[in-house]
Amino acid sequence: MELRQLRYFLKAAETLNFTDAAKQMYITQSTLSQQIKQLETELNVLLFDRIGKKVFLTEAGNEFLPFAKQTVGDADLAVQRIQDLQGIRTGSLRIGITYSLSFGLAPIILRFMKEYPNIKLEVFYNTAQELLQMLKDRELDFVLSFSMTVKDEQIEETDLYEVPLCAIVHLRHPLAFQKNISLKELKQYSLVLPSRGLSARSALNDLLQTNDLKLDPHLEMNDANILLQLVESSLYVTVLSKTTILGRPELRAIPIKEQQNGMMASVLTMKGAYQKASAEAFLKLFEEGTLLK
Amino acid sequence: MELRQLRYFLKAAETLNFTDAAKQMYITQSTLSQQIKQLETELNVLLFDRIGKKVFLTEAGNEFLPFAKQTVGDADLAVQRIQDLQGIRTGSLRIGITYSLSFGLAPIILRFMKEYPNIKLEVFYNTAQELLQMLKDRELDFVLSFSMTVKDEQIEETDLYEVPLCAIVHLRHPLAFQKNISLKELKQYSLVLPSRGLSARSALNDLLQTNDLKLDPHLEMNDANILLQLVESSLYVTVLSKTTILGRPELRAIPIKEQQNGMMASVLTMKGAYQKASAEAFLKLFEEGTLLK
DNA sequence: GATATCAATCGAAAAAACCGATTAATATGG
DNA sequence: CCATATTAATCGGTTTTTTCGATTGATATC
Repeated sequence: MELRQLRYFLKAAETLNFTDAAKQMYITQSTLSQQIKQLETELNVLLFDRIGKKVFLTEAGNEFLPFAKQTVGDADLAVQRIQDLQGIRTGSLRIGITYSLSFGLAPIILRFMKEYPNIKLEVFYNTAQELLQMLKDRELDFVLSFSMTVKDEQIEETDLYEVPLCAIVHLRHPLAFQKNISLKELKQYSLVLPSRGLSARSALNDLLQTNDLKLDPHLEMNDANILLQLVESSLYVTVLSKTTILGRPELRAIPIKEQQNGMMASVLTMKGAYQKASAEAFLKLFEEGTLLK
Repeated sequence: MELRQLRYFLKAAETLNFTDAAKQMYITQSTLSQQIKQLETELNVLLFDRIGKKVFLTEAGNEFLPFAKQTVGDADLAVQRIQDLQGIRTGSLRIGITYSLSFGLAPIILRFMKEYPNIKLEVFYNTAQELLQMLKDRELDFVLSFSMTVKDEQIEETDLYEVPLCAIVHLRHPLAFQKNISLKELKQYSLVLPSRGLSARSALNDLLQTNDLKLDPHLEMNDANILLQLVESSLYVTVLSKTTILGRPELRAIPIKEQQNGMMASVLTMKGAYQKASAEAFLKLFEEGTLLK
């Protein structure tokens, strides 16, 4: 068993198509087939079901997958560690960001790219849930999101700053200039809410649960961006973190009474995992950038 | 970079002698030299200092070492997972045990070997400190020791049962038939104590600290076995867990007054790491075996 | 039923790993 | 201080492994 074979396996498991996987690994389909077969022979188990011309992971393949990911991920980290040690500012950095924290990110990304022109930066926008899964699968170096209400053993949280949860309305909405709003009041308005899985919704749900309340949204949407567009062109009310309306002059954010503390913006990392020098550098820029606001 | 090279590197780092390392890996010294060199070329860094005919790890090599261990360890686990899945009772199991828990272990080991004749079992007796390091270096599957007073983030503890800390004396010693003994009383006797690093000593030190006391042993010894032999043939007093005197009819264990709870015998494992089926099986035997007592 | 797409297989070529012998450097011991 | 033993590096040749390109057979798709 060699790392090469594990890499081929991972790509094949991802695409479920040997021809595509081979192309992406810059080898021929023949080679990929043979290497997978060799791996299967060594493990004495089939990793893929070949039903007709389709391939699926077998149960064994599914079990093997996370271990293979872990192994390859660790190997890549080993290389990264050496590069960090040499002060070589190369490699790649994959970060996940939830929508609420994205405003003001562009200038930081630009500064980072300027200072580290040889580091390939990949930014993933997604729900906190999805990003967390990607983090666990070693597909991300860190996630910028919110402190989780349900703590995860494997995840390390580093708090950044608080972001209050607010009702978001158009500036012509009757609520627009109200100082704050209670959850009960909120119930009287037509609501469009972020779906379960978005961090703002998780925080809202917690708040509702402790206050023994329930809201009936007309719409749930797993994209905060579109949600805001909706509110911009209607009299619907949504609930998101205050920072999401930055750069949208037609919207107003009204703090929610019941919440003592806002959501805690946090850096989420895998506990005990090595943090790349480039990751540290990015976070430093991010903290500096946001502290100025 | 391939697993093969990482394995060669690990062995070379362990022996610090390419010739020996090559022998142990069943390749020639020539091959090992070449593979290490290839790895160094790929990483663009020297992993070993070749000073004369001696080799040492460079700083980079030292940094690389734990990552290489982790990677190879994960790869081995991946294979193990597949074997577990197939119910193949093969592979190897490496466990660490502190002396205090060793009594009564022999029959369990024999039963395990009988039921799993194809699993290569390696048992390491050592201090809790050493075993913990081995566990972190992925050299052990689990450690049978005591719950740590200073908790470690990476280590998972599973409690088994309590073992009281006792003063151990020969049956002709004046203390031999006393119901219990205070730490203050203990101060009046000639003491031979386990060294720092042995779990009994750690527990004792904690007890002394909370009671603001200090003991002056005549001797400190990092082997409980020899310590007991000493006490068996003298009027010295030592402090160890009660279970250590099982099978030694000439010794008596007198509980220490100040302690509310004994030391907690525990299984120590790496947090989040996969536990082999064979490891689970061994622990099951161990728990069954000790519960009967 | 023709066509396109897919994975497996085969033989040959290319690459890589490995070996044995040699060299050069340096400890060791008389 | 010199002879000897030990060590890692290097080199040429061999073996093994990986890879490729072409083909085959199976099966979706139109």
